[in-house]
Amino acid sequence: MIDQHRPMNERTASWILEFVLRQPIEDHIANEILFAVPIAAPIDTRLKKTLLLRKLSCDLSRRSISESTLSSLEMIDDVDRIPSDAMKSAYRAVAVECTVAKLREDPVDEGAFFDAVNRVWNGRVADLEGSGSAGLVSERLREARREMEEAVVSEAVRGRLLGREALEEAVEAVRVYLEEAEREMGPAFLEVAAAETLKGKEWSGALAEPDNAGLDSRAEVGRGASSASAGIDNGAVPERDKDASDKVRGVITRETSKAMKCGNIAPGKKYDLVPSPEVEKAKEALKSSVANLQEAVKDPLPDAELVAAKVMTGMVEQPIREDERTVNEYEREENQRLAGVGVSGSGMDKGGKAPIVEGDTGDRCSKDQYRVTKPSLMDRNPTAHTYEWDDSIESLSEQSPNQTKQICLPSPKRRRVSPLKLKEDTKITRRRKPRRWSTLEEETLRKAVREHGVGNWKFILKCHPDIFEERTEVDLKDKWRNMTRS
DNA sequence: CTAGGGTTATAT
DNA sequence: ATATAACCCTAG
Repeated sequence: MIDQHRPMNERTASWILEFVLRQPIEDHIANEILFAVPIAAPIDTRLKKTLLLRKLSCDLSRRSISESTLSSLEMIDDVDRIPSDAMKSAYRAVAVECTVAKLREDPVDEGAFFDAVNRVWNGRVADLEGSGSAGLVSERLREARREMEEAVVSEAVRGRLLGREALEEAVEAVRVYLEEAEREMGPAFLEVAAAETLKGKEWSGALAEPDNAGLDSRAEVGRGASSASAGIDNGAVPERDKDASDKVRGVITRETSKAMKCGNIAPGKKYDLVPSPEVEKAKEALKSSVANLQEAVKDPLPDAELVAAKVMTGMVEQPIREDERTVNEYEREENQRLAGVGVSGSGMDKGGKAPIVEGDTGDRCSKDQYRVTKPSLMDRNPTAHTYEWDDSIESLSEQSPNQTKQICLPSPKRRRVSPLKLKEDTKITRRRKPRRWSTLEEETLRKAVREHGVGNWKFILKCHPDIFEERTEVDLKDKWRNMTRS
């Protein structure tokens, strides 16, 4: 039985995590939970794989195939030992895409492409062959490697590569692999346990099992059974609306988790039908962990990858979340002052989201208190007025044409403004002064997107806090949009 | 949190 | 004047 006095021991946490990570929930929520649940140092392989599959699924849903996708596949292979055909083709397709993507980005300057060939094919793939996990190295992979090496010296071959739908192929290959992998994994342990309970079988004995024997043997059974059927229906994967999957976030995780629920548990609302006390307990533990997180900082799922990597290499660190919360001590007396001046009464934040101003910003305040719907189009955009941040912070811009350096007397209390924090600190949202992107910033962004894929803006921002100072993740996203617009 | 549409500032 | 870059808002 579960120890009543320790609501979440490591094993329970593991089960819950495994269960949760397979749910069709938003990535960031999964991520929060991931951070909330304590992970034991020797992370169980099943959970490890679940984690990695979830990461893959996340990449897939945003069609973001990058070298981190490749890493995920390598780590999964590390767990699995014997790669399936689907895994091999996924690995090859992703490796190809990682390289060809560079060509697409800049067909004129092949520098990035050469780097990628070096990194991916002469680095990773070569390492693979040398290491114990050579199972991933199929003949087709070797073939692809030869082709890449040819492409380095032959423009014709590069042209041929460009003509291929590398991204499509990679996405498809990963999708096929994911489906297979999820089928092989079978339902989450908690679900199996719950099903057993329903069938009236005794499974609490397994819970008390001191090692992973229960889990592993069960996993083996599942694997053996499903891999047999996998060969049969491998080709019969359901057609997916590709456009929709681009749009709707989480579609893929939702679908794959649906696929995952095949097997011995009845479909539908099975979770509600399983009133086992153990499951209830698990749910409670889960709920409380989520509740604890409500005040905490949120991280994007890609961060989980880093954590996962750390965890997997054995160096478990409970992520420190406190520093995040305190990192922004920027404050802004100036805003208070200006707010008091009353920016022509248009400074009220629209909508019900922002807390009602407690100040004396005018009589519109009382009106806004009751407004929950969208503001009328007649209302002026509160961000539209031209008050600017502070001329003193524009100085860094490389190419501000008129360096009308306004030396402003720095009030002793004034700190640098954090664009993120400002909204919270001030009652009035004022538009930041547009600051031109430096070439360093642009280059860094390009490189980061190459490495981490499109869409991981928050993650990229955190990777280069010194370079993207004063930028927000939305800025990165917007900048990328500008840079890629034709 | 991200994507995508909308708005504003600035360069041409 | 208008095209574009930077920034903002908000649904999902």
